[in-house]
Amino acid sequence: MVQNSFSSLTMAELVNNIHPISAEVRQYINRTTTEYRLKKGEILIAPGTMCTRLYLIRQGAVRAYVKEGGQEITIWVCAEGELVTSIRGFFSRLPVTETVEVIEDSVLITAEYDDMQRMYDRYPETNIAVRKILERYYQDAEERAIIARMPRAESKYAYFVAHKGYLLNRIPLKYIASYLGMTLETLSRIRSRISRHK
Amino acid sequence: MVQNSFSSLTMAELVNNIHPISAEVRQYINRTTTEYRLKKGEILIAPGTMCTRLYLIRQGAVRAYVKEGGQEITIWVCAEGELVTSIRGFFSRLPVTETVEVIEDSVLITAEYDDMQRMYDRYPETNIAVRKILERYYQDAEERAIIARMPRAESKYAYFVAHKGYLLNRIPLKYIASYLGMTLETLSRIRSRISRHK
DNA sequence: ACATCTTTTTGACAATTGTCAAAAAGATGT
DNA sequence: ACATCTTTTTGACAATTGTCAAAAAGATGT
Repeated sequence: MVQNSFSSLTMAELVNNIHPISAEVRQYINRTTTEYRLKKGEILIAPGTMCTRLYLIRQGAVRAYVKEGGQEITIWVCAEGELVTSIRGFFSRLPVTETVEVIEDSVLITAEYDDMQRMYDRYPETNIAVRKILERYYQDAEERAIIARMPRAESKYAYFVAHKGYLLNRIPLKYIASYLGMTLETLSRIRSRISRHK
Repeated sequence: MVQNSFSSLTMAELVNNIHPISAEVRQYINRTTTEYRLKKGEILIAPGTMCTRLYLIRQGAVRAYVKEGGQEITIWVCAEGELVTSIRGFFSRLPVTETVEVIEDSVLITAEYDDMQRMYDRYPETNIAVRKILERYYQDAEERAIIARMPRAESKYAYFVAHKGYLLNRIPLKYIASYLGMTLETLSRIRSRISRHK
């Protein structure tokens, strides 16, 4: 068995980086989180189910989409180092409406909702850390709301290249197109137009 | 002078409703927040400035927009009972890129960033309350990202009516159109098509 | 009640993007 | 190296939405 070659964090390390926590809390987090491996194409969270877990991507990539009129609308795409879940399902405790799918072979670390609640109770300082994490993710969600409202397909793509360019040579264009609210063909034409014009 | 006829909350009451806080914290919040009145059309937060305040809308309505290629893209619209700020500016402490504008005569309650930081330090339980508030607002931001990606103008409008219908007979259609990522003319046509077909 | 300003609707036409189909290019497993 | 499967590109055309202009409807202040 080869050692992991990736350098991404554990859940406890991620929390500690945001807001330093005691060894006891780190232990609690390490004890209550588990590693999880999924193959490309597997479904992490299915619509209609309850989502009781938050995932940290150690390796791989994940996307969320909703079905709308036969089509899939990609809401977000995330890779290593990011926390993912069904945002509405996990926090509202209502059945999930989207699908969360692993789009590369992935290694995830899982935290259970109930364990997190106990953590907030027992170790109040973790509320500080999670408040800060949510502040950051809230900003990201706002970004996603802005890019999707740009009126021209070309501006959306330009914005995507500027802000999420690292995903370009990694994830299939069909997911990028769907994330940008356009068809694969439109994205392909924009890309060829751009490469011809310089 | 007539008594306020609206029943909306103070900042301390809002926090207390999410997570019960002590009288001391309520006092701290009441002491550090101030009421603020703005006329329709006034700018609450301007691009390029630093945003150091979070606002609770007691009465009125507020929207945020970014300028993109000469056009305004409305990111959100909020009314009484909602907390608003420059989401990225306030939390990142970087200059603001959007404009936040009062679209009705409004009464706002203002909380200063630095006062909030002191509150988190002095009264750790407020981190619990704000964590929960952020969980809720994070879900809303996710909704905004989904509605904007719907491929057809008509589905966006239907979704808006279902989820934010109470804003329909209140705020100008031009802001709704902009929020839905379409022109005022397109929205007007969709509405007349719908009223004709039933 | 009237004039004025703002918001919304309607029309004609143009531009952008989507749909369907097929080909080309690239990736994967043996 | 080859066959197969997946992803991306290209073309022709249709549908949707945007643009510009003008009219209609509604709101506001005196």
